[in-house]
Amino acid sequence: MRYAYIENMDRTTNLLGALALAITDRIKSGMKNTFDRSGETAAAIVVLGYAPGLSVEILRQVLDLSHTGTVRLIDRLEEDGLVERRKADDGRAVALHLTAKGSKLRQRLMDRRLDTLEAALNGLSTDERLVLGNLLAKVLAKLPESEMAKHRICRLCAVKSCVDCPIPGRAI
Amino acid sequence: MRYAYIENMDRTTNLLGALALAITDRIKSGMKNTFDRSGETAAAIVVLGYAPGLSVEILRQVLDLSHTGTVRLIDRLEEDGLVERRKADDGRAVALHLTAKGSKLRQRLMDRRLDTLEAALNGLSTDERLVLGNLLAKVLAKLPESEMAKHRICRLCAVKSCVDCPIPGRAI
DNA sequence: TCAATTATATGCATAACGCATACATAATTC
DNA sequence: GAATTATGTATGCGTTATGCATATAATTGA
Repeated sequence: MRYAYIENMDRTTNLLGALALAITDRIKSGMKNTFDRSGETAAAIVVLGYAPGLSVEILRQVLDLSHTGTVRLIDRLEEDGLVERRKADDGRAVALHLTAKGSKLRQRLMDRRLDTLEAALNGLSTDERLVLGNLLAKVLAKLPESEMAKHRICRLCAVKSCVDCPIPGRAI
Repeated sequence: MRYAYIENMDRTTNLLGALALAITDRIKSGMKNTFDRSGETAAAIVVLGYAPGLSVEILRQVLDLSHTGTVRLIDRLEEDGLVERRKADDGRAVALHLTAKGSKLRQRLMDRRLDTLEAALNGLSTDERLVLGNLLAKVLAKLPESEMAKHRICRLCAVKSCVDCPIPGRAI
């Protein structure tokens, strides 16, 4: 479809894209200030916090990386002393766990993210926030294409502050 | 601030982060299907479309890259036959222009982005879209920290479908 | 006019990935 | 229960997208 010449197309479409981009830019750069790595590294830390003992393979699916990419990502986190590989029940697999240092960093990353989001929503009234929250929830609920996509969408979420998670079948 | 243990904190905050992440993931991956490059390469093409003749230095600021990164990005686009460097009025500078091939690709990238966004908003009624659009506009209006940040926020926008751009001083 | 500033480019290095392949363990099949 | 297949992890090697330090050319301004 070619939208560019449809004069009065619903502007919400484009605005959602602009805001999504601006918000993720700001979250990324804030997190990078706390922890100088890019890509999916920060997401890995957050995910391992709410799913201790996860295997490389499942983490790979959540992060949507290649197997190699995930192994090397864990190598980096291990070198940084943030993650350790332990024995898993399945003898082939590895159980990934955050170290104490990793958990502390995770908390700072999530706090930083929420600070960024708080700042962005600063200009809205309580009512406006409520309305916006409900609309975002409605959009989010229809988004995931698979079970794994649900975890992927929530890979940076502060689960404890996500009351009544709208992603179907993912409420904690 | 440590939010994690505040039980009932406004969930809108976290939901905005989740949706922003999910939407940019989907836009990125859709664009990557159309054009197999990552990072800021696609953004460069879109920006050069609405600002022909731009210098490397200004593009650099919009994309928030180093000078080197921007030069090499343009090198890649030139090799791909999408962009050309022309003489600028200022003899030091270079005037960047999309080729015909570049313009065509740009259109496809923007269409792809709007398709993705359209699909995400699929479940909302006309009224809900209107309300959401107004709230997004309100948040967007307060976001930019500088003049350049305005262009950065809009670096993937389909300008023609952004009626009444909410970014202050950027309406076209 | 000449020093400071601005715009671009290049050599070199690094982070974050992917592909192909190898190996170990588990599951399945016969 | 042995052989085959599937699954999970790791490593060698290559590529893409980036940054820092430095060089060069054009402009500006004192």
